[in-house]
Amino acid sequence: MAVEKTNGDQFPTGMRVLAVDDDPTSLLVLETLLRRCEYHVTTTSQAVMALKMLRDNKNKFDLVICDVHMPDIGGFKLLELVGLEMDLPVILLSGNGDPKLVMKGITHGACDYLLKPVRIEELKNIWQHVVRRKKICPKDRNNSDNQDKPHHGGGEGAGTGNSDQNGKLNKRRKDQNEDEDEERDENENENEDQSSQKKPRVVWSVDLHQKFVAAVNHLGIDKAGPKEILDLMNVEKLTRENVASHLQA
DNA sequence: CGATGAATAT
DNA sequence: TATATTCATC
Repeated sequence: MAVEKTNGDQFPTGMRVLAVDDDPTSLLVLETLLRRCEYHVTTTSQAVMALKMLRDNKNKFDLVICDVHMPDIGGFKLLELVGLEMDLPVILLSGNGDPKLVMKGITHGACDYLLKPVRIEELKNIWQHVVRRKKICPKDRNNSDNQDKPHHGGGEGAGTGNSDQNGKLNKRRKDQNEDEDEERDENENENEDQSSQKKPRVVWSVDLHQKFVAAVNHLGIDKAGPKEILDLMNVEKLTRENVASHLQA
């Protein structure tokens, strides 16, 4: 009697995935989809918790999938730390397909960048990242590369960007410029800051806003201009344009 | 030439 | 969304 077993050696089944999303609904949806793929799913709504779990049992997960926007620590920070401390594939999620964000995610080491709403078809493929990561490391096999990208026929028109980090990417542009130094090099900054925000954006705290209002009132609503407001506020590092900008809001 | 406010970009 | 930056005008 031939008892056909459902592929006992199929790896993806039971793959341990850690899903992180601050939005409970999204998280639930994600969890459901992942479970349908027969993965072993663990969920958290906080990135810090995810980090803790990952640090606690370094070998208990095969892959991390997390949202980019999160209150405690940004998805990028989590991605960075995970990539640094442990060697796990990380998949990023976000609601908008802003190419800049996608680019940032990929260059920061994400294995993939999925857009919400995530389709189960996409999740069915993510195990490939785990396999690749594991196989590349042990041996340096320079055999034929597997670069097939199965497209499942759905019939929908919307396309999703997919990228893969393989080996090292290095791009350096050498440009001989004339005597004109106006070169700005993008600098990666690693900071234990709450989101990956390294540009001291002026934050209009309540206090600052009060000063602003006070200054405007002092001058008279219709007579107040950015320059005088700025002067009356006497706040260092605050530019007239900051005030002007705030004036619009 | 610089301040200003609106439009536009990130 | 909030704030920055650019732009046309005064």
